[in-house]
Amino acid sequence: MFKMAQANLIRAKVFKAIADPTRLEIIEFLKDGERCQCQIHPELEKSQSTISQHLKILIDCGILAFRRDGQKKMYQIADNHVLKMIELIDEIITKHYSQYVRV
Amino acid sequence: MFKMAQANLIRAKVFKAIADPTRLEIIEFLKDGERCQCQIHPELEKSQSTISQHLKILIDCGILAFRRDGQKKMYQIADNHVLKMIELIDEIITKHYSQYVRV
DNA sequence: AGTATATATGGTCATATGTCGATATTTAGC
DNA sequence: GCTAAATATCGACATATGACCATATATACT
Repeated sequence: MFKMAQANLIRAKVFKAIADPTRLEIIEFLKDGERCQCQIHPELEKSQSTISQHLKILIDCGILAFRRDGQKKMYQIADNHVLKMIELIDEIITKHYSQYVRV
Repeated sequence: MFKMAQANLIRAKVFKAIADPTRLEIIEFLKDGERCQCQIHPELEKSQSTISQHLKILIDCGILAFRRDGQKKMYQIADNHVLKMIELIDEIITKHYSQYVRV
């Protein structure tokens, strides 16, 4: 019971990392391949510091990874599991919300 | 672009619904079969009102469902996709956090 | 070393979230 | 209709979160 509650704390942390519109947009944007922060923040029309902090959150829980490339850091999706999760969410949404909103 | 941002708002809402330790415990508890609220809140050691609100959040986004049974409402997992998502999260965690915490 | 570009961090703010106790509502059975 | 049990809602509170601006740090190039 304690161990299970412990596991759910970590699970919640990783789910929370995904559960933000801006971070979902970052993930979507990186589906096409690795990008640097200076490409991401103009695309998403958010400040550089905002994107920096979102990237940190996604990296800290293993969803994104980066490699240094000169002055830049190139970010990419570390684990395709996150894309499968988005597909599953979309199926839940399609079943439950389809009467209200087109997805 | 606008349509995509719109989709990510809804996605974020459903991810957020899952992204809470108490709600993950509820989902885990319901894996064994349907339960009423009066069974759930003592098990999780949270107040009745707290569990009531968590159940509402999970139902509103299609993760749980219920049927009335006399004075009780029996809650169950509406869509097994959520269990698959938890499996995927656990695999991400195992890969990324295994050096820190045993899951 | 000095400058320019890319990224990270500190401080601040408004809003969202999780929790509870108290109370209201719903339902079943008398 | 009244009472008891189950669930829902209201109001309050502390904490978490997402956003920004300003500034600091890191890297590459001359």
